[in-house]
Amino acid sequence: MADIELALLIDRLMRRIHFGLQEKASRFDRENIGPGGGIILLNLADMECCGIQELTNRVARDKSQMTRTIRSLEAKGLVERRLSRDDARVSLVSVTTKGDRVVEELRQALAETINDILNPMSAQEKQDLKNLVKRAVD
Amino acid sequence: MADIELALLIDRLMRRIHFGLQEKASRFDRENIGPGGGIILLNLADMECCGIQELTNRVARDKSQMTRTIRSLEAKGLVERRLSRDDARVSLVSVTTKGDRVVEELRQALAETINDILNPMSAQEKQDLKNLVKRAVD
DNA sequence: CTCACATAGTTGACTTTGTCCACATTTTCG
DNA sequence: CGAAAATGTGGACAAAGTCAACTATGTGAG
Repeated sequence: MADIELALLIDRLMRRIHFGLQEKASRFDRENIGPGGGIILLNLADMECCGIQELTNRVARDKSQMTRTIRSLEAKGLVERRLSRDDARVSLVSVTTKGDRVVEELRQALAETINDILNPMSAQEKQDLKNLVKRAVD
Repeated sequence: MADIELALLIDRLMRRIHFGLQEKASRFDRENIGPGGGIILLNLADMECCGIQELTNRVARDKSQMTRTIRSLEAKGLVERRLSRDDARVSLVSVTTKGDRVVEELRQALAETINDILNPMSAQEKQDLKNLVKRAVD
């Protein structure tokens, strides 16, 4: 029987990151994309360009949610979509240059937040943590 | 500048746990407390008995949210509250015996979920991960 | 003691997310 | 070809988060 505690800890850590970002939101979220839009945009920036389904799997959210979030980001000019040639069902989404600027600000704010929270940890510990979490979601 | 990636990974991991639990929900959530009630109940079980504020800090949620969640759990007979003697402002919340049974089922379901997700990791890695996350939220 | 101030908890109104289900449109593959 | 599966959209509703006001109680300086 495995470890319940880890789940509770992860939840707490996630919420703490969330709160940390909220406090900084007024400083960086000028496009008003909110936490929901932010996480999508950051993931999208990492993936360069991908279909909505692929993105949905990655961030583990509902696909109808994703449709709406993407549309909202598109309306703000932060992402753009074009139809795939290989498969007429998928629309490929990518971050625009305007979106890139927002991504940079998001990264900045998130980095500060993470830094604050992980402050007491050594660089090695942070690295280990990241590697283990990465392995957990591989 | 610290590591953005960790935040995205944690988010993914959290969501994956969430989805894993959702799938099992019909099997264990007979009281219909949902994920929100579940996380509170589990944390409360760990803390034995505590004021709402203390619980709120621990799970890093809004206190108004907490009021409502506690009330809903109380209505289902899973938790009970009594006024503190030391401080007439705080109401101490604790899990009832009926609540304990639900906690056990929750633990079971969560354990399975975590197990599934962390399946490819060794026992040592799991332990390390837990310790590091614990240290991050300490 | 008392008066300003902080803390615990509650409530209301509102926004954002999540969930579920049905649907149109491709694609895949036997 | 035709059944089944996959991509994305839309609607309706439920759950969760946010924010500000408010009551009641504790605290501490003067």
